[in-house]
Amino acid sequence: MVGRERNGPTMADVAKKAGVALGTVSRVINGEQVGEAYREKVMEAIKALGYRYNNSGRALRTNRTNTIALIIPNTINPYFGLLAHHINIALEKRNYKMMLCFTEYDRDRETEFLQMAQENMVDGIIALTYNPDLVIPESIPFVTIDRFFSVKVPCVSSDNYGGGVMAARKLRELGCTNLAFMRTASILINEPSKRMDGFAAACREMHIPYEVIALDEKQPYSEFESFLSKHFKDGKLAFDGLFIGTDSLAWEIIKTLKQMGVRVPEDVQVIGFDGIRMFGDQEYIVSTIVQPVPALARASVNMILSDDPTDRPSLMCLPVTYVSAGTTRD
Amino acid sequence: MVGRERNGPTMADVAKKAGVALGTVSRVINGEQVGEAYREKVMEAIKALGYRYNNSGRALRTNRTNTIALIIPNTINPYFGLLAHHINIALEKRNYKMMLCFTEYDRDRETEFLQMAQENMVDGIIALTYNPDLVIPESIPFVTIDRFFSVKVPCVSSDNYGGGVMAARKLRELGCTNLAFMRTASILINEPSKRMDGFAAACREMHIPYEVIALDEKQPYSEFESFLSKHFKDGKLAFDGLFIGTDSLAWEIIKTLKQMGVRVPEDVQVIGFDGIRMFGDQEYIVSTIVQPVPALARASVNMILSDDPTDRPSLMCLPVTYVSAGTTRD
DNA sequence: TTGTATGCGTTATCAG
DNA sequence: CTGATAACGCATACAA
Repeated sequence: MVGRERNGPTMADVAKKAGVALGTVSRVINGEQVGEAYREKVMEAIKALGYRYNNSGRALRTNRTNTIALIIPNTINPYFGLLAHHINIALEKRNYKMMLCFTEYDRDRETEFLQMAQENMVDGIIALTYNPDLVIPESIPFVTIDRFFSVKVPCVSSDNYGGGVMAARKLRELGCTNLAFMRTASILINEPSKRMDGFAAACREMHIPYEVIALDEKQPYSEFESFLSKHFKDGKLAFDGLFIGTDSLAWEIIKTLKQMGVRVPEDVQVIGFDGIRMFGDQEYIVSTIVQPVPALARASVNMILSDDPTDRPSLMCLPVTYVSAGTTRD
Repeated sequence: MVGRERNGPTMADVAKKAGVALGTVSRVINGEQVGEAYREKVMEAIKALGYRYNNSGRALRTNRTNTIALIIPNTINPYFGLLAHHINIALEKRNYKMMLCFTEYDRDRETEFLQMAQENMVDGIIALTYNPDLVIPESIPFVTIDRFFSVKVPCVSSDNYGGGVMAARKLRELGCTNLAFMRTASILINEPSKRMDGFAAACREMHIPYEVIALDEKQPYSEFESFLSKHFKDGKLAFDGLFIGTDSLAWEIIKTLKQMGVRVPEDVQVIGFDGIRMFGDQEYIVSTIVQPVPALARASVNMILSDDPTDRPSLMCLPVTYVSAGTTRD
């Protein structure tokens, strides 16, 4: 069912019909200076023939495809879905198309996609990846999200550190005196790990005691349960405030707390990170630090499309916001 | 920052370096029959030069891009995110790339994308759209999801009718004696509207009374509230079972019911449609009829890539399943 | 089996 | 301002 024989009229046909030169047709189509009489003749011929522009020819000639590749784990996780959406919108505003590659956290796939993107002459690559060994192609504009590679590879990210500080201060402000931070993460140096750093720094600054549990990818969720029950005595949890690495994990932790008989937010207040909403646009799921996804998307797109090297900082952090949604007492 | 001058080595360079003809290089790369000695020389030259394949040339020559366009409202709604993901995976298995277009339900954008997809010589279009006036291009393989255009345009869909029947029977089986169906929808003839048809038919068959409220896009949510309070007397809802067009709406309705003091599932059991999970992979949000998204994705992809016209039925309905998740008493 | 040569549709250079 | 013409990188028909 794949159509391989769509031979519509070409610019040459239009030129012949209009009685002008091929180059003139090209100029009309690209909006360059052309005498009005010529322009009209060409437009008429285009309509008469039902001419349709063919990008393959242009791509071959110019080495530009007006396409950016987005490499992302999936669009099932709502955060990634949101990000993909806003990046697509931002690209489209600048007249670029998006080629989407889902890695499913598979390292081989990531390198494969990089290869493929280059074969397809994309004009740039935006990647959110967790592969530590990924070799970034030098020959093609590259922007990463949330992940540091080297100072030569621009990275766009939320202000994760600032978000961590914000969470600690907010919990303090809401009366908490004994905090904990919980997360799962890879061992990679990436931006999200700064959530913890900011949180810890703020706790120290405010002289609030805090504990940290950070699981790596291989440890099971039950480690969190052990952690919580270790700090659970006489029907009471040792913490009155939790800052959790992602909304998704926060949601799971809250389920566990409920099973333990710990009430949220009465006994313990919980703040997550990301800003996930129910069905993408309904209410927030937990009180959380919201990532500025549309701004992240715009920033990555501006960066990858800019010709100006000063638009290529090694790291750009965008401000987060706090939102209350039932798991805190505000 | 957009790279327009990446002039790497071409097949001609490889040929010269290997001391063979250009055509031979092409044949090696495309895996055609080539003498072993030649193949080795070519492979060596490719490595030595760091040659990278350029798809623009091939696209121009063959009119094939190995790219399929997916037109979809967004990836914020979790159902669409899931669908996009599985379609991408299915395409990738067949060595196809995906160009993604988000319509945001905007009709002008839909027609624009159709135009753009053709300019970019995509090999086919898979579309989930709500535009009644959309003109399907004849010259390019086209498959729709959930939406009937004409018998000439193949449509892939869940068995919405069967799902409606299934919901009614399940509610009956769970002891309900007074049902209602609620949804919002466009006036379009589309597959999801058959959810209601199946539900109503099953109710009649079982001689169960049922009410229906179907809002169009312009009516506010408050119409649902009025409907519910109209059927609410002496602290009791007239219905003991609700079938709701989507999980998303079901979620909202349940919030409203809680505000009214109606308990779910004790006072009224609720079944949604779609099969949305928390964060895409955690628990189901409501008891629901689950759409077979991976199968839908595979079917659309098979259809659009098949050369065999018998793989192009006008409608293909895939079986749904029921899952219980706390809003029913099973 | 391998080499040669042509053309896909476009842009861009250069003359007029 | 417009016309003619040469690439761009590749696949393929045809010749050897």
